[in-house]
Amino acid sequence: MAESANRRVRLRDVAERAGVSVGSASQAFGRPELVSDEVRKRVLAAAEALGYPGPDPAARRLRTGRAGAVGLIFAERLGYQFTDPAAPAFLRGIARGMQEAPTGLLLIPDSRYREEAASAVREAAVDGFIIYSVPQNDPRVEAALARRLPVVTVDQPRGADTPFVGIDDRAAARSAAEYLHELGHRRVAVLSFIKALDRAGTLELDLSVERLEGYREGLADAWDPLLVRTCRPNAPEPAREATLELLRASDPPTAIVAMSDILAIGALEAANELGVSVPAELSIVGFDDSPVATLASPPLTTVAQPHEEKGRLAADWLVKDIARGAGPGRRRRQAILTTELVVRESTAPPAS
Amino acid sequence: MAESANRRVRLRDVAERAGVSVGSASQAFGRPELVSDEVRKRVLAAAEALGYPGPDPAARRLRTGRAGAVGLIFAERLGYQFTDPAAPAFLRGIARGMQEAPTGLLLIPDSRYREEAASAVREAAVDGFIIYSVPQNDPRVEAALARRLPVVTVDQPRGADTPFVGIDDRAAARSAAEYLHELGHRRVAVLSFIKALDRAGTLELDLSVERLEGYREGLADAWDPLLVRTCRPNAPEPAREATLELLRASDPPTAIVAMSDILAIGALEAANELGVSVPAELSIVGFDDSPVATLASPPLTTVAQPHEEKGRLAADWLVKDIARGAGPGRRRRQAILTTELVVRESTAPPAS
DNA sequence: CATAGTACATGAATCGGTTCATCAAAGCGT
DNA sequence: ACGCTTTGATGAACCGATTCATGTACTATG
Repeated sequence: MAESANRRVRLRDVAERAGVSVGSASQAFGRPELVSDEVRKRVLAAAEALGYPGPDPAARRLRTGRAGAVGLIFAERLGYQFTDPAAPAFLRGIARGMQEAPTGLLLIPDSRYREEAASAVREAAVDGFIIYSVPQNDPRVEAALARRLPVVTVDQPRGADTPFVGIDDRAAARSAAEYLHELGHRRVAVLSFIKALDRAGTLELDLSVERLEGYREGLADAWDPLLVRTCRPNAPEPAREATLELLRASDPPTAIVAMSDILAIGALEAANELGVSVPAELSIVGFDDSPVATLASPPLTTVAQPHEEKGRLAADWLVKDIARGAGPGRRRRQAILTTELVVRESTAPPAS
Repeated sequence: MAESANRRVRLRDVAERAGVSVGSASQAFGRPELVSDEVRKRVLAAAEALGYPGPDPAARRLRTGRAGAVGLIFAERLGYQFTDPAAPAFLRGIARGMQEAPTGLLLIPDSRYREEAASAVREAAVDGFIIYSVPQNDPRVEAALARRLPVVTVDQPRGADTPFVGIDDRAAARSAAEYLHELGHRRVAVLSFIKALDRAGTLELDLSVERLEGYREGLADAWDPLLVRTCRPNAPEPAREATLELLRASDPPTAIVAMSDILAIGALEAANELGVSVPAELSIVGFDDSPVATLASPPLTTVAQPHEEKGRLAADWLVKDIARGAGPGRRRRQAILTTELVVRESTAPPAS
């Protein structure tokens, strides 16, 4: 097999060797039922002998106009994205949503430089995009839209004129805050992705703004902007530091709401470090209900959201739009999935 | 902008409208420095007016011969893959390894049917493959090799004639077993991915076989094939069930070694359920040192392996091979990364 | 035997760019 | 004015397949 080919083997070479036209050779691979057994056998043999790797995907794509893949545009730099415990569930959902269609998933490369990242979107060989939780002014969004391919947006940005899958972040956050309020907490700190009221104007509809707003509503009279701390990136460490500082203050909070379980874990670490017992002396509520929430000790009270379902639905819609013959999303579809406050053991009424 | 184009806009249309040749139009996009400001401006304006989405990636790829992406072939069906807490670290590593090269990562679609899965590999528009922990007889491996593109294999299959990144699974497993043995444990159960000595012949060099063999060596006189349990898939539940059964037996083990932290977590659940205290009455050792290991209570003693580094190195090698101008891996490179037994709080000497 | 029908092979057109050898025009020094 | 170098535009060749209208040979039918 494979007599050393120092030049690349093309379908034409195979056809020649098999003594048939390239047309027939192509059929032999692509639609075996259209050629005689005889020809097919000869072509396959010739391919084998020449070490032909099979029809070049790039050429096939050009001709057929189908890339056979969808692009995924992530919130953060790829490297960080995979520190988020919610990401796997989302990806799993996408994989399930694409079960039937034999479609690849292209993780679009990112870059420190925003314009470079946008180029990656422009140059991606895909049939459509899933935009996952991307800040609204990210140039990649515009780049994706400009491709005039089907697009589905998840979580963010809400503004984009595409089918949308997400949750009611404000209501979800509110439910967490209300719960603490009902338990009797009046000094509640917030671990946030963003600064309180950070240019609220420009960030309207931003997921973080919505959650913050939800916390404010839920906490009502107990809301105190001075107890809001910004934690970036979304990792335990910044949350740990913020919490240490909060707990060491003269009038420490009796409860903490965090915008992610990861932040909540960081808060938990800080509490352990200072010997503050949870939930007796400090209640903590997370967000996401990622797998770590159950594993933490104590298990975290948190706002559950259907990560996997988000992925599944987004993929499903996208695949269908692609099959239906492209064009950016037609009629405006939108799915707001339900969230639920899951009460575990990290919350209790404040020490009287 | 974008006067309704009911036909797809090609570069030719843009060139025409701008009053330049397609050659110049192409340059205007691809190498702006080769055309005058004047022309570039006209072309860009024409593109804008026509709603031109930019050069078609598929066409560009065909001509340039670069796909701008590498394919990732996963151990398991995509949907399951993302239940493995080690996967994110590995992906993170890949992302870091590809930092410099603006390269996408294509998750190759899988399928219930092995041949269909192999086709996906054949048709993937990529410049190379990373094969991640794939069983040795999987047809996708052969399909990838047949593409004659650069390939790097991680963990498995060891047999493939490509650059390889992995660990010494046998030694790593041995260290875990030896540790338990030294603590004095003599009845040690094993939670395995495969059946003991399952067709050892055909599965030589298999990761699971290696680990099992390592456990056997480390346990020495304490090795008991009857205490080996198969847990599939790699999830807490099967491990929980196996452990329940083990602990309820008349002569329960005093320790358990598991081939993954996930299985160890399942064992932990079972112990909790039966009120068996860990580590006082039962020691548990995991494998991977995934993030859940620290989170578990008690934190797991486990064999740490550098997931992220594996990804980083594999991506780095692959990117370089691609840059160097393809051809499957030349000289045989191999990196065996180091593992380390991390002792935490899930292990102790057996109750006397 | 004529006619229609079937089965299959052919090869040119096409997908949408990129590249490069040529050539024209402009700038420059003397 | 002349030769020489730069700068930039041109258009044809090419990347490697797929597809489809056309043609041929052979079979079935009446």
